[in-house]
Amino acid sequence: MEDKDVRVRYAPSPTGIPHVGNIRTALFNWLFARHNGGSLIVRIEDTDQARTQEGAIQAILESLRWLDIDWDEGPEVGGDFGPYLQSERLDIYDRYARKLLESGAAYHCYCSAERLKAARDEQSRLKQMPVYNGRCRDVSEDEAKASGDTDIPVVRFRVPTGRTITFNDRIREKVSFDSDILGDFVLIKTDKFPTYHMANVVDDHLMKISHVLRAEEWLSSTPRHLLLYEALGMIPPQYGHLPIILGPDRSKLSKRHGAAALLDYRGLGFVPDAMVNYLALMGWSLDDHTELFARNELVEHFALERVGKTGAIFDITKLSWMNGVYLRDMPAGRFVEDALPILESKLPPAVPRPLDRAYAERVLPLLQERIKTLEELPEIAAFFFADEISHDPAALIPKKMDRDATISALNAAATNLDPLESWDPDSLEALLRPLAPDLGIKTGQLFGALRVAVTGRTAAPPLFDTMSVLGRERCMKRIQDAVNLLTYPTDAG
RNA sequence: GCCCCUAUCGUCUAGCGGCCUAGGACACCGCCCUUUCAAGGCGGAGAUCACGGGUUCGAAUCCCGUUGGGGGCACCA
Repeated sequence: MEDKDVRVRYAPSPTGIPHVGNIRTALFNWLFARHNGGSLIVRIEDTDQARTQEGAIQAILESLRWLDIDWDEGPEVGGDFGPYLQSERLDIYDRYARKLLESGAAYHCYCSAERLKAARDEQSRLKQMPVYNGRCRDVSEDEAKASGDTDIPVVRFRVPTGRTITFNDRIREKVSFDSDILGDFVLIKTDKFPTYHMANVVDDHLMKISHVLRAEEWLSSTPRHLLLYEALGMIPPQYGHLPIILGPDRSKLSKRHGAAALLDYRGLGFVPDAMVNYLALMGWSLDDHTELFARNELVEHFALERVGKTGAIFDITKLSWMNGVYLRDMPAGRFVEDALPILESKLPPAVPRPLDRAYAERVLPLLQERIKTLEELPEIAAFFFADEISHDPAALIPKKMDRDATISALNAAATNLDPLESWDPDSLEALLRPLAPDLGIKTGQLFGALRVAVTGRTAAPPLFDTMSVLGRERCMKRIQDAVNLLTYPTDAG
């Protein structure tokens, strides 16, 4: 299917930090826009004065920026169809509400919130559909006002009865609803702000939106929107309802599932390209085997036809794997840029700052292919930067060796190492590899003891590279410390 | 309660009537490589295609029903 003159929008409400699912919707809109050479509009739906949160808009834009999702119209960039904050468009909605009032497609309702709440409770008690019971629907304005219990009316849409609304969803194909279950919904609230339904329809029309790609939770309000377009004499956009992202328990992903805000993942050491790649695969796929996509490949291949219908559980394990792939494929220079700030802030306070950049540039390549997230870095890099490391005597002694044998092996290594002229990996290996058979032990045993002596860990990057980067002084001191520890064990140890 | 959507390995998914004794990936388990850890290579286990009826020479693929899951039913979006 050809899609021409594509104008899509990402229309979040600034009620908090955007979640993964929310940004996935933004990503799909972006991919669709870029694939078709269209535009992405960002529109802030701040029509709920009570729930609007300070800083939320910044968090939204920051999330988009982190993933490098750029928008053609909206906050900060402007555009020909602004303003892009709904709270600045109140007069526009008012104008359309009047139109509907005049044509009889809408009416004033003088029922108070309390009364409606009571009615709803009663309805659900009787196991009925909790919709507006239409008290003000079929009486004159004066009668409604007279029998009402509030002076400030809301504007309600008069939903036609006995209609079947059918539409062709781009993802779900044919969907239909019976208008009788809809209930007359509110268009303009008592505070003069529009509801989502009203603002959404008016703005999508005015902003010439061609496709509405939104989460599945909106599917059942689509008939309302279609009816509104009809009453306004406007042509509706095409709709596509995206599958929802779920938590491990299969309910909509939310805070109680742990990291749910997109930006949480930045803090957890994920890189944006991996995040974009993974998110694209939440509900979309190209074929039966490709899953690593560069951004431009995503744009090139993205198609609504290949978006799935079922909710997808967000699997951080697979995301981690993918992040590891991106980290390993990253040019060393980029990796250093990404890694340095984390090291700078998360290494123990005892490590002097700022870090020695040249030294870090030698350390980081040894670590790059050993982590899945940047957050793992400080922990495995610590021994490179710390002056003092602690040894676990038990770990120091290799399998099938005893304490004395370990001490002599370490001493022998130190003695041989001492006169070594150049402290590079090849020289170190040339010297140490033959030493094991001389001592009557296996290379694995010698190297193992040295590794723990020099790094304090049983798992570390390749020994000779590690020793070379650490430098002669640190290595010799740590070997000596290990020998001392084994020779004079402390009671506490 | 009502409405809508949906249903393939634990998870993400391929499959759009015969290429399927169901393919890939993550995770898991072995083996190889190897000084450890990673990475990589090879192999394994893992889905009676939710269930029951149809349609058809033939169904994971089409239709109906059941069940499960999700979403919605506000002066929230």
